[in-house]
Formats: sequence, structure tokens, C-alpha cells
Amino acid sequence: MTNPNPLPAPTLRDVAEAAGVHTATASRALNPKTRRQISAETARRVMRAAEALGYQPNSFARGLKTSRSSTVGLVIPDLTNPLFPPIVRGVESVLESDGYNVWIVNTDNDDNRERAKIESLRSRQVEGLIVATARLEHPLLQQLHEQGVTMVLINRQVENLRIPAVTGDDATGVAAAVRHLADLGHTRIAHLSGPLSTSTGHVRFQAFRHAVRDHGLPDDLIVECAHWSEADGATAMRDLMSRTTGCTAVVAGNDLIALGCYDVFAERGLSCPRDISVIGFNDMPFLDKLRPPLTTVAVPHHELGAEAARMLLDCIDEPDRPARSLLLPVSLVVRDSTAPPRR
Amino acid sequence: MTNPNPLPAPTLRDVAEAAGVHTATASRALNPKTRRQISAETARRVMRAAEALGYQPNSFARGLKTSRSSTVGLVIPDLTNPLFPPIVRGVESVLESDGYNVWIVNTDNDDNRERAKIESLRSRQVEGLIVATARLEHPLLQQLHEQGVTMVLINRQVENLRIPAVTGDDATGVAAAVRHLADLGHTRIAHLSGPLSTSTGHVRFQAFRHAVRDHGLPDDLIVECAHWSEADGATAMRDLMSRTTGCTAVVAGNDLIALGCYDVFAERGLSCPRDISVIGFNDMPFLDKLRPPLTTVAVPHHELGAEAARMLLDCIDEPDRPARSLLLPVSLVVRDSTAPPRR
DNA sequence: TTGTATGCGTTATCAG
DNA sequence: CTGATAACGCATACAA
Repeated sequence: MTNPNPLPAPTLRDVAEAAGVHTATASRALNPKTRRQISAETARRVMRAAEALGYQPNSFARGLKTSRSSTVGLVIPDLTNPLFPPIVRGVESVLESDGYNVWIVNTDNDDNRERAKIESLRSRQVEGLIVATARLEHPLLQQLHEQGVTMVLINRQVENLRIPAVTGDDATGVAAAVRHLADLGHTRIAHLSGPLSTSTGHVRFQAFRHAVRDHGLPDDLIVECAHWSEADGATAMRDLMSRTTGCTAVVAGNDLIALGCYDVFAERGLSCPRDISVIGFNDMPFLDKLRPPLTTVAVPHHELGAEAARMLLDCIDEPDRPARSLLLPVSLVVRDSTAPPRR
Repeated sequence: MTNPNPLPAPTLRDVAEAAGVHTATASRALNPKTRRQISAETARRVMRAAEALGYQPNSFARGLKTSRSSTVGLVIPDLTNPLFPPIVRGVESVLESDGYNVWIVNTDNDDNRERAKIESLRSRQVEGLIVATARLEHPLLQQLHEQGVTMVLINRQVENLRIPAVTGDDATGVAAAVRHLADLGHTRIAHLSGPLSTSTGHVRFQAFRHAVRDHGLPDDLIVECAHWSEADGATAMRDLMSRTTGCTAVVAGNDLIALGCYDVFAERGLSCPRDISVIGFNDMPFLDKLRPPLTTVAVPHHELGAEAARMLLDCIDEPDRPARSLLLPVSLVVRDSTAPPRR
């Protein structure tokens, strides 16, 4: 059954010989863009031969010759964060219909891994990068930008750099979350922010402070999480509860941080939303099936990815295009983790 | 700030000139495996020049010359299924420490996409494939296998083909699930199977039938889901409820199908586990936070990925190695979606 | 319409 | 230890 001695893959030369033409002719026949230069009959013969041999063009040779890779790199901090797979899909849906392939790399939130992966991507001649790992201060991205690497940021931005970016309208989302809680009657609302080293953490933090002030509420019930994770959300929540009292609602930096709050509620026998309300951010999958279903701010993940991909294509086609920033609208999704405060 | 005219990437030639040596010497100096052929002094000079220029070897040229890509393809049906990201991480953790890069592709459960993506991977000279999309009948995989493509299956297998595979011990897992329900006193236990065209669907289906028979229970309360999805799980559950009565417990083919059951319970005002118990399969993330927390069979995702990667490395190193099948142990995780039947 | 010749950037073989 | 040279497979400018 199994072929124990796999033959070397057929080359263009093999195809040409089988079709009785020269490699140049075979090359033209196989490439849709040059096929019309040769007779239909010859083209058919070549294509048949290629089919019969199971010919696959060697993309190393092609890439070396054309210095094009038809490949784009997608840099993700952590694929196990449910936020990212839909973004990946959005990116792929656009890029693939345009003939590009997407190479996904996971940095695991580690600078060294990020550097290594991006180097690897560059050595593979990717034609552009979509980067979801930006921090406000990001020497590596700054360096790449200065080197003229074609790049679009997604979800997060770098400070003071004119790099094209697609993000959600976080400020509006946070304002909507705070308004929802204020309307329910909450007066002591806390924020468990994401890392302030990221633009999303920073923007949501600022938006939170502005929003609570606008409602005449205290703006100092804030704890920063070390990472965008459930564990760090729980740590921050414990911290908050040990240092303040009477807080009846929490705006979490994202859904994972909100899940960390759930863990602490379970530990301490608190009932959500009866004892305390929580709002997440992102609307990652399955939140509607949580106990309780989590109120959150929905970000259009797929669109985020798709728009970033479109923007990258634009940048590839038109390298001198000025950088734009696209802000996609978000929406509050009210579920059962928010209710009026107990009185 | 931004470089408007990005220079062409420096080549080995540029490095060699800067260091005042021949390209061959530069090549040897930069490659750790040949560096000892070169005087320490020259090597240092070359490495410094490379560093200064920001030299990145062109992997097309290298791949063309060496016909090695240091790349492995990972074929995933659907990255948004939370089962897969941990598997990806497991694969990466092993392969990367061995100097390989992993190219992840998403087939979206579509044959044509799968074929196109795998063709693309092969044209990029991947040294092996880890495939998570197998069906029992799978002409494409069979063809690849016959062509001698180095390949390891993960999670699912192909029928009658000796392809190396790493999977969870599904049969034991299903038996444990049924035993748990029987011990609770359930006598009418249903199974919402995954697609029987997949080995996982088939094996779990068979194991379910054997298990209920072993307990002297009816073995005909079975509905097959069209896909491993929440929506198809819900459809199957509605189907089951319309055609049978008195069933007090469900063994779902996987966690997503179990989530579909939750949707139907919500529709019909059924309380889980009071009115009906459910068990999932896989123990995907966040199940402990569901309403109710889902009892399930935990599969070691990360290990699955890591073991498949190790097996692939073995296959690459030793092509004539006979195919083995590795069955990783699973364990029942009892949460709150299972309880004694109402009486 | 087809064939010829060349070179992409790298590594391997062979001399020196 | 280092340099010269060839070759990997393909696409393209040029010639016919």
C-alpha cells in the first residue's frame, strides 16, 4: 500500500519533458497570467502532464525568482484566548480570496519568542505583517516600522507611531458599560484594568475614569491586572476587595478578567449579580452559557480581522499610503451578570 | 521617522563584502554547524557584519539549495473550536524546541479548502504533516499516504490505513460516562453522537452501545449530529425529544454538542441536571463556569499535540518506521450537569 | 507561439 | 582555513 521509497517530487522539467516542450513553455502554460501566450493545444498538453505527475510548483524556487511569497504573517499573543481565533478567521477570509496565505505565529506574550517568530517570518519573505501583540512601548515594532516593514496592527496600538491599525471603539464601549451600571443605580463602580502597557488597557482605563466622573462617581476604585488572564483577574479582584468596601459593580478589562472575578465570587460565597455586578469586554464565545451569563461589550472580531487584512492589502499595493486608524463600533450586550445593587 | 524607501534586504553577499570575505566563508561563519571550519577571528567579523546589516538569510534560497524547509504543516478543521488551540500549543512546544516552524492551516471542514491548503503546504516543502481533520473514509489522506507523505494523525483516524496517530482513549471515556450515569440511577440514557464519518464519532458511538448494553439498558436512544457543533447538537436534541420520551440523561459526542443541549433545555424550560443530565467530551476551557458546570471527559489536549509532534519527528528521522497508534488516557470530570434522575 | 539563456541567494563540493 | 564554482527550480527578457 504505502510507497516505501517516495519519489522525488516532479519538477517543471519533468512536466516539460512529459509534454514534449521546454521548461519555459511549461512554465507559461501553467501560469494563468501567461497562458494566453501559448497555443491552447500546447497548454492543454502541459496541464495534463502536470496533473498526471502530480506536479506542485516548488515555492522556494518561485519565491527566489520572483521575490514574492504570497504570504502574510499574523502575530498573535495567545491562540488559546478565544478572542483570537475569530480574528484569525476574519483575516484568512479576506487574504485567501486574494491569493495570499496566512502564516500564524503565537508569541505566548513573550518578547523573545515574538522576536524570533517575526525574524522567522521575515526570513520567509512575508509580504506584510498583521500584529496583535502591540504594546504602547514596543521597540521591536518601532524598529520594524522604521525599516519600512509593511504592517497593520490589530486590536492594540503602539504609542506615537503612525502605523495603520484596526481596533474596536473601546472608549465608547467602556462608557456604555459604566452608563449601564449607573442607570441600574450603582454608585461605587470598580475597574479591573488590563495591563496599562497595552493601548487597550490604557484606553479602557482612561475611558473608565472619564465615564465615572461624568456620572459624579468616585474614580479611584481601580486595580491593574498584570495580564489579560483569568488568574490575574482573580488576583486583582481579591486585591480590590481587600482594600475597598462597598463596591457593588465591576467593569472588567476583558472577559477573561471577568471570569477571574467569577472565581473569587465562588471562593467567597458572593452571588452575582445579587451581591455584585460584573461587565466583561470582547464578547468571546460561550459567555451566554456562563453562570451567570456575562454582560459584556461585543467587539466585531471577525470584522476586525477582515478589515485589518483589507488594510494590509492596501498597504502592499500602495506602499506610500498614509497610515490610517480604523475604529470599529462595539455594542453593549446585556446579560444576567448585571442588576441593581442590593440595598 | 519612517523609511519611505525601504532598502532591499541585505544578502549574504553584502555581509561577505562588508566582512571582506567570500560568500562561502560568510555562509560557513553564520551557520553554527560549519562555524568551526572557520577561524574564530573571521567568524566574529562575519557575524558582526551580519548583525550590523540586519542580515536575515533568505529561506527561499536556503530551502531551494538544501531542499529542507524546517517546517511542518498542522491541519486543523476549525480553530474556533476551543479543542484545537491547546493542541496547537502542544505541537508547537515540541517542534519549536527542535528547530521546526509550524504552519497552521484551517480547513473550515471543507474538502476543497483542505485540498487547497494541503497543496499549498506541500508546495512549500513542509517536511511533515500533522492532520486533525481525518474522516474514516478520506481519499485525500489516503492518496498522500500512498505518495509517502510523512504524516501523523491527531484526535481522529482514517479507516484501514496504517498511518501513525495520537488520539484519546475515547472508548474508555464513554464507558466511564455511561457508568457514572448508571450509578446515579439513570436507566434511559441517550447518545447524541458526532458524525459517524469520523473515527471519534464512530468509536464513541460503538462504545456507547456496548456500555449501555453492559448495564442492561436500552441501546437505541441515539441520534447522530451532522457536525460537531452547538447548532447540530441542538438539532439532534430536539429530534431526540420529539421521538422518544422518558430519557433522563444524555451522553453528548463532545462538549459543543452538549452546549447545544443546553440551548434546547433553555428553549423548553428544562432544568439541568434536575430534569435531565448531560455529559460532554473533551473538557474544553471554561466548562467549569457554565450554567450548570458541565460534567465531561477530559482529554489531554496539550499532550495530544506534543505526542503527535514527537511522533512526527520520529517519522521524519526514521522514514521506514512502522506506524504506531498512541492512545492517551482520558478521565471523567464530574461537575454539576449530572445528578440522579427525578423520580 | 516557442526556445535560449540567465540569475534569484544560498550551500556544497572541490581546490588551493 | 578560505576561495572558486556549480547547482537547487523557476520565471522572464530576449531571440527566433
